[in-house]
Amino acid sequence: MGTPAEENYLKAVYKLSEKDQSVSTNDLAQILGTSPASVTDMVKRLSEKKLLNHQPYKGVRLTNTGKKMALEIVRKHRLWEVFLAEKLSISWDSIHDIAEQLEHIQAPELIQKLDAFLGFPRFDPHGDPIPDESGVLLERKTILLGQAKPGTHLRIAGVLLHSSDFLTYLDKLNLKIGTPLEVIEIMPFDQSMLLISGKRQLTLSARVCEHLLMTEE
Amino acid sequence: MGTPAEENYLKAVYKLSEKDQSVSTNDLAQILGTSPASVTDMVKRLSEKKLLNHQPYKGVRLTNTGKKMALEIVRKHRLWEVFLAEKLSISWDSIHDIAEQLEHIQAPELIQKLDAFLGFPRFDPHGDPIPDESGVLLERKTILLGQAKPGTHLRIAGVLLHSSDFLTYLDKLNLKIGTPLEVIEIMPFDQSMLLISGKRQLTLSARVCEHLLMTEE
DNA sequence: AGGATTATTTTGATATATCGAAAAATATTT
DNA sequence: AAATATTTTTCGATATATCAAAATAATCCT
Repeated sequence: MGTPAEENYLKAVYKLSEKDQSVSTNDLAQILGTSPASVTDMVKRLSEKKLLNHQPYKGVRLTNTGKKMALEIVRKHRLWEVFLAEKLSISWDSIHDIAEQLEHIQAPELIQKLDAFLGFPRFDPHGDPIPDESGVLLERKTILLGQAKPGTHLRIAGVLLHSSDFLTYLDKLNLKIGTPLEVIEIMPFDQSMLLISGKRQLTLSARVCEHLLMTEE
Repeated sequence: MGTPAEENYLKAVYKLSEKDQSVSTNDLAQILGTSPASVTDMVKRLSEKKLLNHQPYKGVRLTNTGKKMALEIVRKHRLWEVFLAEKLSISWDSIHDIAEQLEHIQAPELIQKLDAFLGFPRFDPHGDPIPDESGVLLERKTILLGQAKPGTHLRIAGVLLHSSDFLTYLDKLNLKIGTPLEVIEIMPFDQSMLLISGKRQLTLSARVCEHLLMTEE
């Protein structure tokens, strides 16, 4: 539908829209790694194409068409991430960058077939939901591990931080989506958690616990 | 390494180099679907990058670096074709266009892992050889079905024509890479061939036989 | 050999995507 | 409310990739 650059802008607006209703030029420039001037230029183009509503000096918002396109790109990105992680065994912290490229491939049949090949996954390897063909996202009740009480049985559902350092750390500890964790004790000293995963005992710092999304068993 | 446009030019030069040593501006324009003026422009760029040797008004030739890059792109294209056909069951005549996009993804780890996932295939679904990581192509002794004599036992190794009509026709007849064929008789009337594949008898027109590459059993 | 034909390059122009610097609008501070 | 700071837009410029039309070189033909 659009160029890779256009698609990246739509995706960025979509991502920032989750926090604020209206998205600022500066914030877009920041997460896209471009200059505010470039953002203004592209925003103008996308507004002319009716994918964004732009009120000069105020901010931008996705139109319905724009949101639909953004969700399609998110869908492609997350499906490719599942493929890279599950089928090709590419490490957790590498898959994002590769999916950034793959998400721009234009071939509806490819995505349909890929979806089927992967068994119609609902969540990507980071635990983020994968929009279906009409752009609908499945909701789940999740809590942060940091907010769980001793005695609760949980499973890792996703991460709130996508930094390479964090993901590599989780890899090393062999913590993945679906890994079961039981909260044993919270250390008063530094709020770190004592946990049991299967037969293995481990502790996680408060900083780690704040970024792990869990589902209750 | 280069932009998708640059990569397409290198691939086109590589493809045309198989027929003639030196490749003409006009021929490049034709298979790339662009104008001769555009070709001259791009050829200049690629010559400055030492990927092509260009003698104005004479033609172009790949340098060693250029050939290496071309082979990498061909490798990626053909590996993706195997994936699309074997894993996603996408039809023979659709895979080429999708692979045209996928071949430009820049991620060495992805290609290594994909190669392993596919079981290190040596030939793509059209029977064309897949260059290895150092750009080496496996050679096979193949003959055209049209040149085979009655009594010979053969297997389909590839096609010499990649047109959608032709590939769809083969699909309909359930003829694939690896399908065994025994030549029974060549009809003097129109050179069409009477064949046996397993238990099934079939005839193929001379035109079809001229485009089927076979290996001897 | 020389005129005609064909192929190729040059020239000037367009569209995308980008940015630095300057100008304009908005927000904040005193 | 005026001065200051921040954000956003406009303006001019650059790089890629493209092409039509004009100019130029090579080749073909008689």
